[in-house]
Amino acid sequence: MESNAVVWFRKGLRIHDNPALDYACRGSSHIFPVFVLDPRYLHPDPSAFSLGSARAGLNRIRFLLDCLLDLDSSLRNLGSRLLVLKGHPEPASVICQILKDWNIRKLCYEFDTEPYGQARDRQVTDFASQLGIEVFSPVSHTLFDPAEVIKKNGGRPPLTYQSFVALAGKPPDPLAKTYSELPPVGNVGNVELLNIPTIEELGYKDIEQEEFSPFGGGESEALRRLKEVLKDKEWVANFEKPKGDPSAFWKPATTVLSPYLKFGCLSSRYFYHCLHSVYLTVGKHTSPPVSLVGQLLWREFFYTVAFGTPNFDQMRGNKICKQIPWKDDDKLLVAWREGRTGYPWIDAIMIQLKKWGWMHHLARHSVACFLTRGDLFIHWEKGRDVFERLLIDSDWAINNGNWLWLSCSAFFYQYHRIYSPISFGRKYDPDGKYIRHFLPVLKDMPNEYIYEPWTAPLSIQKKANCIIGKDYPRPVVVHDKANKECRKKMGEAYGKVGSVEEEDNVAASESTAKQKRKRRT
DNA sequence: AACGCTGTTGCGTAG
DNA sequence: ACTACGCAACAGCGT
Repeated sequence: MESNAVVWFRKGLRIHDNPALDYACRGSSHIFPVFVLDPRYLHPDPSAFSLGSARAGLNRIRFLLDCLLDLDSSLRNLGSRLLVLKGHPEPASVICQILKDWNIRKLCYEFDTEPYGQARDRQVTDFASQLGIEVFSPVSHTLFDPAEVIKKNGGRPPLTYQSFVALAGKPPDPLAKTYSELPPVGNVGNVELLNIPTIEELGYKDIEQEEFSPFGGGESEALRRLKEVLKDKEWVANFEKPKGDPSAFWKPATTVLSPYLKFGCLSSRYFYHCLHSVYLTVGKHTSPPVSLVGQLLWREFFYTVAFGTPNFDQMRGNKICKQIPWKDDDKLLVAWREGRTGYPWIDAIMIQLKKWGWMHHLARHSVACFLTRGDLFIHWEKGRDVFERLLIDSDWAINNGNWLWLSCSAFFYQYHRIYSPISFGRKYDPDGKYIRHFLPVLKDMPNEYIYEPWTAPLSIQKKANCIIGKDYPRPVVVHDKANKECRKKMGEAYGKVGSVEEEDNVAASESTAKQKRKRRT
């Protein structure tokens, strides 16, 4: 008797530790491993501010295509294949169609906590239940089920990392199952199957950019990279996130496993399990929040808060987000986005983002602080949009969580601690190797001036072939002045006195304090 | 209700 | 290279 199952891949682009795949195989005569290409994610959008689609920059599109090629190849090694479908008019309706066309009994896919995924999956589950099709959607993207953690906490997400860790406990083990063969693919009938497209086939032609992300996608690459990381047990055991060097780029100071976790090429449960095995073989190791396991728990923390907080990705209507009157200034925003702020450290990071789709965590902090509370006082949502598009690891919950953090809108509130766009980079890379690589226009600027080229005498600028104001921009703001103004505005937004001499502010802050008290009672 | 403690990753200076 | 301190001072949480 025929029993057909669909494995719907979205994230979770892997064979290992894949409960949806595992369940689909059980008792099924045929399985249909499906991926739906979403044109909005893939096809060129000329109106976007960078090369890419409406949703993603070219680096992430390329990364996704790598993932699909690798997944298809792994499935083929097991006697199956990836069925790539055209996502017209949208992915959910395509899935509904094949459930009927292929006489499906079981639909299996990994649970997705993002609002976009939730809405999409609701459509499909509603349809499937009308047809009496069994839907299996396990939580396997994260270590824990965000809904369960929230329930354990009395219905509200924990708002501090420590309380989250205390609540979370031990994550489940990864599935140990390996396959030698999968059930065969069933008859697809008249449904049109696509090849996994190349970048050129998608319509990206005459690409001028000369440097692309050095990180390739796919489960095989993820597992290779993981193995490489785990080989150096001392490094794993002694890892402390805040101590990493953000200017290291040929040999990054972190694992660069985030893009693989984002697409689910690497199972977070398997990663966690491997880290614990290393910890067992070494005597001493670092601990959360700074350790590698700690990093995985940060991911869980943000997933949980994001899942339990309405309007998590915006300021308005977001209960945990400080309401701050950010400035609207498109000129400054574009200068930041395009790496033209005149601060080489900031601009080099933004160029690395554009070219590589990845930069070190602390580099992200530098530019996020600069855009928001540090210098430009521009809305964190604008910066979030740029990261979301360009990062190969951009992840809805984590990206928004970190922008809330860095802008002192939630989780972190010490707005006097501002990253200097000059000295922060210099303490890691006094010779400016990082800047020279990503901003070659400054490659001959002497070390003395590489972080502040506008202070170089004209003779030096000429000798370095880089005239400030012509070949490289002057600073868009004066940091010493800008960061003082930002602190003042932050103070006002927090309902405190911005400066002592302004009586109005004192009165205003007292009245908001009163209102606060009133609201609480 | 007021207070102390804590918080992944600031800067500049002194020793 | 490393640590300690002043700077000026935040919110959340627990007592």
